[in-house]
Amino acid sequence: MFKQHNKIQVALVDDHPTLMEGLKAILVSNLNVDIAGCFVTGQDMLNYLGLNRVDIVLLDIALPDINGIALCQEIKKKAPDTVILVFSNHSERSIIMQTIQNGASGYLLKNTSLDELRSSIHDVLEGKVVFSKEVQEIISRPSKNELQGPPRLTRREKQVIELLSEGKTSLRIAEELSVSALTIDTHRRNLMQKFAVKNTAELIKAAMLHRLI
Amino acid sequence: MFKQHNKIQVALVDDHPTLMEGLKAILVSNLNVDIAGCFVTGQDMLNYLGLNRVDIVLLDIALPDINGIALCQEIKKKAPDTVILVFSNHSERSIIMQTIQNGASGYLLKNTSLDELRSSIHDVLEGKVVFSKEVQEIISRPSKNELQGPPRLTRREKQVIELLSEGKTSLRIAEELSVSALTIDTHRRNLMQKFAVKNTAELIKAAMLHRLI
DNA sequence: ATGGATATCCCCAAATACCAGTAGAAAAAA
DNA sequence: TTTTTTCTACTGGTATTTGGGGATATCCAT
Repeated sequence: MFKQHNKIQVALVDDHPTLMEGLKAILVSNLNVDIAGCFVTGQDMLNYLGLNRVDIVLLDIALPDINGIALCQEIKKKAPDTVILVFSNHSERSIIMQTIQNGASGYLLKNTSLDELRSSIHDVLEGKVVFSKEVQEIISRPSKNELQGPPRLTRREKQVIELLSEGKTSLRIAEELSVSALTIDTHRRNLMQKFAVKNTAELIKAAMLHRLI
Repeated sequence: MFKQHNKIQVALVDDHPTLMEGLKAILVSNLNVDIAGCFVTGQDMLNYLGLNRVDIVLLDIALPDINGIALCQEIKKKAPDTVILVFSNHSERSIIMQTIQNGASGYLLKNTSLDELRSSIHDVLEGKVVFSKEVQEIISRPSKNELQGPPRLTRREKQVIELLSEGKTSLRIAEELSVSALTIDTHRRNLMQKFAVKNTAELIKAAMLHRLI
């Protein structure tokens, strides 16, 4: 009733004009959609999103102003119903995971076939979560690095790092675990060695990246 | 040549015997597969996996010995080609994301329809990544909680916290940003106030929880 | 233009963390 | 039951952070 456009409203965000032209052409000629807007920066896109309906955003990870992952977050914050389909060259697993983490409904590599592109757009609009073939492989094959990444921590070390992350000092932790503060110091040193980091800040970061906290 | 079984080898891991029976029945009557084994504990499953070929594992998140997320990791470490399909009651977004993070190729809720179950198994075996309808919705709709909440940081503060998380000291950061170390100290104090934390460890943790790093 | 937030700089003292090495006892794994 | 790992504790340092104060200049918005 209040909709001004019956067609699906698509927004593109990418800083490659040529590629964007191609996308545009493919979209209008193959799917019954409106190109609501093409944006080079994330900010432009967000501004537009504040005022207009957008059903689906096709976006690149590499943008001039903010990175695509943060942009996903912003988009979902502003318009939870807008579907995000990432269209990018980045094939690193962690990047893929992060975009999904932040609300993207799909991830395609830029070398995706036209067929795949068409069907993906169709599918995400129906609420599906889609990945292009290559991306599926990447997801299914976590690298050795990502799997073996977290150093094996002993029970004690896990306790210590947990308490550390709660902002407690060695002394407090020592009291809590009823051991000497010197012992806690040793645990900390061992932890830092295992993670190959220089101080607690980095240690906590590493541990969280590996989801050990 | 060395394969003793031509049929797809399926392993089930779950601590609900009844449900497992049902699964078994559905699988053998609908798909041309062998039930290689049914396991109640993750350890049993891993032991079996060390000695036998398993093409696909259907697994629950809640297990008596280890949690399903860690098990995904172990499975992928031991047998990268074994496909993991999670079949669980847990509908929390973070759990879903973590299983995928750790190598699962799909996630179904236990109330999934038989059709969906059949087609999902079929699809993951072809290398696809599949989610049941409900799961897709969960993925596409990150909770407010996950998106919102972080204190507003100034540009400088973001820089500082970023560098802090890389294990740099105030002095180093000061050099890098060409300001006095005292300034950095102030930023740190302000950051800690904003996050209402006591020290750097907790600060990094909080910042990471809010995905500011 | 007056407040508010930001960014910068300063001092001091106590608390805490970090570095490097060693080593015995307890627990777990082979 | 060996062997290995983990937990524990110590010495003796240096470096860094933290918490308590303040202060000035700029930019931004009401």
